[in-house]
Amino acid sequence: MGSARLFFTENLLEWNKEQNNRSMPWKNEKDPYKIWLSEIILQQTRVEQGWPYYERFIQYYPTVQQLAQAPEEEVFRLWQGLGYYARCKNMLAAAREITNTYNGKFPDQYDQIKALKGIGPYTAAAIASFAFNLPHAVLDGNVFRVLSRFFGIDTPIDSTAGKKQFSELAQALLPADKANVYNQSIMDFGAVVCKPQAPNCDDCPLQRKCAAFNQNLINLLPVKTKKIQVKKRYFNYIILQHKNNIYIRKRTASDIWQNLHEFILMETDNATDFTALQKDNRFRDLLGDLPFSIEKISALLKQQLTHQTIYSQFITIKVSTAPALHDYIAVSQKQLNNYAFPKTITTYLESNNLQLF
DNA sequence: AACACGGGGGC
DNA sequence: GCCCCAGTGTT
Repeated sequence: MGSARLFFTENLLEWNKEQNNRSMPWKNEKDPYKIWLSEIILQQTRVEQGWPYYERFIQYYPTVQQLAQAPEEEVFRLWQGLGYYARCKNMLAAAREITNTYNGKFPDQYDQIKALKGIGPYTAAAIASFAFNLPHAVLDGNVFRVLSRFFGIDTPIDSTAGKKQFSELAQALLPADKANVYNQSIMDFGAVVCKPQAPNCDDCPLQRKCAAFNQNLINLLPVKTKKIQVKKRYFNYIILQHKNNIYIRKRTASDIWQNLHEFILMETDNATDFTALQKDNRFRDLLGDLPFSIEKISALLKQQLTHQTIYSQFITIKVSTAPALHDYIAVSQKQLNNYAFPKTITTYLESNNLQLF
């Protein structure tokens, strides 16, 4: 076992030195703020998807103080479309914590870093090692996969036992004085060579001692047990217009798209049409006896997410008398650009920009 | 321990 | 369709 471990780390570092051509804006970055920003953006997010967001954030907020001073809605606008919006909320809270508690100087101890909002064990280890070369091994999807395959470990990576086992192994393998380059190496290796599907085993420098390769288990490792349930939801959006204004509100429930904005929502258990919707109490409560005109009814649009399939329909309605809506605010079309919306809504807005009014 | 949280790309 | 992505917070 000891020799396998030595073989693993030595050949991994050798691969990094000789064959790793992966280039990214935050690689070899030493500013903990920029490293942190990249790590938050990249949580459960592909590098290509997060890349332009990283560039934009750095451009808008070159320092943590500047991010901390930014208005929340502006930060959400920059995050719009990236998903997992709690990351954005937590990021801003952490920036303000760093500015207030640490005087704007990013903390340089693992425990302090991990205590910040939105920073868990992975991100804390990444920042600690990349910025400060502290000996904390990263454990992300790449590391789970590489270790599981090379060492032939079939403990489910989404179990408590698996997390503990892989975490201890990752830490034991880490060359304490090379945490920075080693952590970078193992993640790049997982992304470039030991990929989830169709890994490049032919060109793999670890192949000779790889348990999964030698036992033909490449496609069976790592093991995951949990399967996700995808539920269907039906969002009927009323785009209510009065003069030059549209009514929107911020989503506050602990549900998808928390802190993003939306039009007047009437969610139903099944697909419905406007005739049926008009009989809904929520619609009656909305306008009372006010006269209205139907301007446009969209097709049923589908958005596939990890945990749910969302079917949405947009119904544009005009009224000449302002309705009294407590939860919603009236904004002009121009002002819509000041608010962050989920992808379903921005896609609809972009494709109907000229027809909205 | 289980679940929720977005959006997109590869196959 | 299903899996995965530089995971974390809540229940």
